[in-house]
Amino acid sequence: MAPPGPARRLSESTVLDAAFGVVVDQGFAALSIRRVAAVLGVSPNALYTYVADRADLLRGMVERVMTAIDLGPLASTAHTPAERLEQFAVAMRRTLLGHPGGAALIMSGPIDGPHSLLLNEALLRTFVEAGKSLDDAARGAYALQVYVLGTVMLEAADGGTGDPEREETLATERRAALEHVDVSGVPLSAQTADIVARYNTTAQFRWGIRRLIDGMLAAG
Amino acid sequence: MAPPGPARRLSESTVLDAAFGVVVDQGFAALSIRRVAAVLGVSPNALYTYVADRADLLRGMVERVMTAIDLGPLASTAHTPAERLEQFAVAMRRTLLGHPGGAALIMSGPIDGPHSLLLNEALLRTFVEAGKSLDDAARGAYALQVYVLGTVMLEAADGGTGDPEREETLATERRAALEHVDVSGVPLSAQTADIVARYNTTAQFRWGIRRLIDGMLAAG
DNA sequence: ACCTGAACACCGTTCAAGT
DNA sequence: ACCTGAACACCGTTCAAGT
Repeated sequence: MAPPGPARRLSESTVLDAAFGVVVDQGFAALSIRRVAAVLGVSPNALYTYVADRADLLRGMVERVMTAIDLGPLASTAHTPAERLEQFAVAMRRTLLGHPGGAALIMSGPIDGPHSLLLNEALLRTFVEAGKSLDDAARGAYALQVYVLGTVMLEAADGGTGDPEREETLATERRAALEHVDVSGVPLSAQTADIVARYNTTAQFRWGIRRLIDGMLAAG
Repeated sequence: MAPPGPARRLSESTVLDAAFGVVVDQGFAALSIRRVAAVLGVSPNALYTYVADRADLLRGMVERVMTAIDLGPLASTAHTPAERLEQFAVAMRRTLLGHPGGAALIMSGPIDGPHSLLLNEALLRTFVEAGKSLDDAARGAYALQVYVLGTVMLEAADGGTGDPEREETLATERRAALEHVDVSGVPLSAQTADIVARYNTTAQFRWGIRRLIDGMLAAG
């Protein structure tokens, strides 16, 4: 049995745990070096042994969020490549919206950690299995991520969390709010309020990602 | 001739001017109520006569950025609806990336100002002219914005400014950086470095938006 | 190596007071 | 109505010092 030793209280992992704890309890806006330190019962500057600075802390958090994305849907052999891409995209959106601070984190800086590379590889494989060239696969993998991340950004700004029940609540709220918008001069917008109210729903996401996927997989 | 009167030094407009001045000179990260006040030669709390709080200042700035987006491409009768949508999307991306703080601003909160409504209406018109139902037009208008804004977010995080020359510089840098990435275990990614290096270019953007548009306009 | 105390140069916002 | 002075409760980061 290894000697107990002086249990190192802190590590990059415990710092990240504490950081996500702050986000869960107080929201992403409240995330600060000082608050994380407080949670750990340590002085603020103590964290600088484990993270270079605030940006480095965020990078670590982004990588954790990316790791939470399940690549399983892309490997499922029971479905067509198009179905797999759609299922994966839906799951990725849900994971990012549901993860504490997920949306804010992906917006906080570049996404180029190790798990992003695995995600990209799995997407490439799926596009290639769909019969696309390697170049088109690479372009397609990026385009799909652009659509998912754009959606997550816009939905998060609207208060979405990926939870279907909350989605319905927000849609109802938005429908009511649209009643008070001045639509003189925008006749078409006036007639589409029911659709607009449901922009930030899984159904709208599926509609768009499916058309993007269809456009990318079309023979050519 | 109206009497000169005591020229009111401040207004919401001058505050916004000063705010964009700060962003131009010192970057979006340096934007603060106190710095804007300093530029105006006034004490920090003086701004609260013209903006409710920091979030309100950002809202005003977002609306200015949206106003900078040219809806002209959507009205051009010389092109097909698909071409008009593509041209508009390219121009919108360029404007947002080129505008001081544009990307950071669209990420800072919901986009629902008056000019967003006009933009939406012009998009709806174009989709309808392409023969789509009003419902599909509404879904399509949102999907297109999702793709543009997602692109802007990712490109801005990578340092893009919409300038084609800078685009090339960044692509070259990224190509070099990819040499040092460990690609063991990701064989497909290893073979697509040339495409990946050019993810944040107008060419890649056109590739993706065209396929999204084609998927949306396809008969069905 | 890891942590603390103290400090520096910042924030957004509020309140009371002046004109 | 519009602006100031002063204050409050925060930030990230650095430096010197202790163990």
